[in-house]
This record gives sequence, C-alpha cells and structure tokens, in this order.
Amino acid sequence: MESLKVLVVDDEPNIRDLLSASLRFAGHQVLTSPNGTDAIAKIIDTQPDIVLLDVMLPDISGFGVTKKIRSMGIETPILFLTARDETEDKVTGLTVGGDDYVTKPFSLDEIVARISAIMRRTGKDSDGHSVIRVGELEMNEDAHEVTVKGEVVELSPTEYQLLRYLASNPNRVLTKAQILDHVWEYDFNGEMGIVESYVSYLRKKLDPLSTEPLIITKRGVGYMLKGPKG
Amino acid sequence: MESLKVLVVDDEPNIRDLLSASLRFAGHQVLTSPNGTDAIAKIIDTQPDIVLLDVMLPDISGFGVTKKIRSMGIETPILFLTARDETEDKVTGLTVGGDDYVTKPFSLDEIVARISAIMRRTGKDSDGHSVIRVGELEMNEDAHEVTVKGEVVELSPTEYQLLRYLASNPNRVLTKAQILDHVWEYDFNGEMGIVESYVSYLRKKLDPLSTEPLIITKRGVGYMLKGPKG
DNA sequence: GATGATTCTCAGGAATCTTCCAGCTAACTA
DNA sequence: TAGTTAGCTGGAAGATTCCTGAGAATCATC
Repeated sequence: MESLKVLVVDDEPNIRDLLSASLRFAGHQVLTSPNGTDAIAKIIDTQPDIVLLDVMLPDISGFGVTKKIRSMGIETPILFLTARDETEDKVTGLTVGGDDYVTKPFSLDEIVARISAIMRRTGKDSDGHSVIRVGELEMNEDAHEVTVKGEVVELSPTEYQLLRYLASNPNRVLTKAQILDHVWEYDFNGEMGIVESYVSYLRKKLDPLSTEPLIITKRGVGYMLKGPKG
Repeated sequence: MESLKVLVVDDEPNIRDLLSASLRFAGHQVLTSPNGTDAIAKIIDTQPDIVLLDVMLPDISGFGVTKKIRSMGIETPILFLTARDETEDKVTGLTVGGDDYVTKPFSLDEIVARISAIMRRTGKDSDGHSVIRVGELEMNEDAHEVTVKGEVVELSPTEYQLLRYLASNPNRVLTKAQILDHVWEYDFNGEMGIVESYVSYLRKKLDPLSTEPLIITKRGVGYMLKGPKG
C-alpha cells in the first residue's frame, strides 16, 4: 500500500502513541488529535486519507464528528474505535459507506488490515489486490481463505492473523515480541510461549500440504516465513 | 448497474447522510436537498437519473414537487419515501409512471433493489440483469423467486433480503454488523443474534436442495456465500 | 376476530478457540 | 559428552462463538 495521511483521534495518549508509532513504521504520515473539536478542524485543514476515530471522546462523540464533517461534504473514510461493551446497538449504520469499526482492545495487525480493506473498497488504493501470495501460500483477504498449493486450509482467527503478519513480512525474521505486539490485543499480558503454540498449530496445518516447511525458526531470534526469492 | 446521478430529498440530515453514504459507496453520484423548492430547482438544473423523494417536507409536499416537475414535462422516475402510518390510499396512484415507494424506516438493501428495479423498468439501465446467479442458486429479482438447482424455495421477505445481500457479494465474508446495516431497517436496535437466526432459517431451506452448504460460517468474522469460482 | 405466517428474543448446548502448563526434543556451549 | 537453554507439542481448563428450538409479539389474510 502506498503512503497514506492518517489522522488518529483518541483521548488516551497511550493509544495515540501506539497507533502513531505503528502506522509511521508502516510508512504512513500520521497526525493525532485528542478530542472532537480539534479533530474536525484537523480534518478540514489537512484532508487526511483516513481517520481512526474513537467513539468516546471528552467533548463531541465520534458520531458527532462524523455528522459534522459529512454535512460539509467531506467523504473521508472512517475507522471507528469502540469499546467492546458499547458496540452492539450503537454501531448500527457504521458500515454502510466505506466505514468500518474495530473494538477495543484491538491488535495492530487488525488495524492495518482494516485500513487496507477500506482503502481497497473505496478504490483509493491503486495497487489494491486483496490476495497475499508467498510461494505456495495464498491468502484471500476478502474470503478470509487460505490455500497452500490450491488446497484450502481452515484457520482460527488468531492463526489467520498470525499467518497474515508473517506473510506480510516474507523472508524477514520477526521476534516473538514483535509478533505478540502486532497480532495480539494490546492489553494481552501473557507469556511469549503462546506464540510458540500458535506457530506449532500453523505448521501442523500448513506443512502437510507444502513441499517444504513454510515457517522457519531462527533460534534465539524469532520466526520467518520463507518465500520463493530468499 | 452503471453510475447514476441520484437526488436525495429529505428534511432529516440523518436520512440524507445515510442514503448519500450508501449510494456514493455503490458508485453513484449523489446530490441532496432538504426541502421541496430547493429540490425542484435542483431537478431542473441538474437533471438527475432518479429522485429519492420524501413525501413529508417542510414546505411543498413530495406530491407537490412531483406535480410541478411533471407539468414541466420532466419524466425523471421518482422513488417516494413515506412514513408507515400514512394511509395506503394516499400512496396508491403514485406508482403510475416508473415510480415506486418505500416506507420508513427502510433498509438500505431495499432502496438499492428498488432503484435497480425502476431503472430496469424505465429501460435506462443497459446491463440490467434481473437475475442473480451464484452456483446452484438463482434469484429472479422480477419474480422474487429463488431456486436451487431449479427447485423453487419459498422465502419470507427478510430471508429473501438477507440472501440477496449475500448473493450480491459471493466469496466475500460479510460481518454481522454489515449484514445488519444493509438488510435490516436503519432504526433496528436489536442484537446481532438475529442474523444467526435468519442464517439458520436460510440453511434449513436451502441446504436440503443443494449439493454442498451454500452459506459458510467464518468463525469470529462473519458469513459468506460460496460461489463456484472461489 | 381467528388463523397462520413472520419477526424477534432468549437460553441451553454444541463446537471451537484461547491460554497455560508440563514434559519432551533439538540445538548450542563449555 | 554432558549440561544448559530454547523451542516444540499434547493435554486440559475455561472462555467464546455459534446453532437452534421454543415461545412471545406482531402482522397479514380471510
């Protein structure tokens, strides 16, 4: 995906920092805003490509911000951030345009994936293919379907996210800490052993279908998904 | 359907926003108008392909707007938006031309379907196929008839709309939130469990006739209607 | 009104997924 | 080679998600 101008709106500095660091690293230009009024001003002023918008803000709610900017004819797609317990009834009507939502606590990979999906749907992403291909592995993001040499592999949500993170960084060693930070929700406070478990699950499902092991262990460093080139 | 120029006339900003977001996302060009006089001016000025016209407007009623523009020889088809409690008598006689009406609160899928139907009838939609085909499933939009391998399946209105939304997006996972936003009326504030119920109803009716399950559950993500390609 | 279809909610249970643990194996080091 | 460390994997408990039958409420039709 090409570089985007992203506006992050959240009153918690931790969340803002987390998201900006991650998105900057992904090559995007990031602006932040701590409340609704400031967000509206920044949206008008800087015209971002996408807005990550917390629903619960100290002054105007995320919905209020949306109404305001939409009434001004600004069509910037929005990814709402909502607490898990306030979703259900309040969320209706959010997914009609190009908009979408994720529940807190989220994982960073989730955010990146949703941004890609929105950009793809709104047609603003030029190289928008929804299929990740690494060697014999193929991930169809629309259908959420994974195949190895054409054979379909059924994965659980976490297995899918882990594989997507690995497949998005082929031929590059990712430490367990990195994997934990990207794939698991940001408030997860378990041990890194869980990454080992899920790598094991993935191997058990993927390796029987592939000609050579897909996920390589770099002892003392981390894991790497081997692609055709490297 | 090719891109249309749509004029949305309603005094409630929420409704205008909802409709414009949805129609813009569907690839149409959208203009909005908050009252009757402004609407008449915009219709004359911009010559839209279709008008979504609220019957209850602050100044001139939707009927008044229609009379006015018809008297000027403008034949633009109109989709009326009426409150449910407005008597049927008032509405009958509206649909004389290519016109049609939906009652508030409507579902977005309903609106999109009605627009397609009008465009088909007035012959302005070139590639207007009224049959949706996905694998063994066939939905005839004109006859409102569903068949699996040629066998007719009787569906309730909601079941039909749900299936149409799924069939319009084959091989693509749709979240329960998306389904709720598109298939159910916009003021529905129940739980997402209702989607599960209706998927269950559909499966009970469709699966006995098909060779393989049509609706796939992607656990933790949503539902998908599986087509022949994927 | 009465009957039947339809919509919607709810709750029990089934299936699946997540997480942790513990014992084991493989790899490195001295 | 033996000791040490890192990584692998089966098992199990607990949580989550999904399915579905039952029933109340509403709507349509005669």
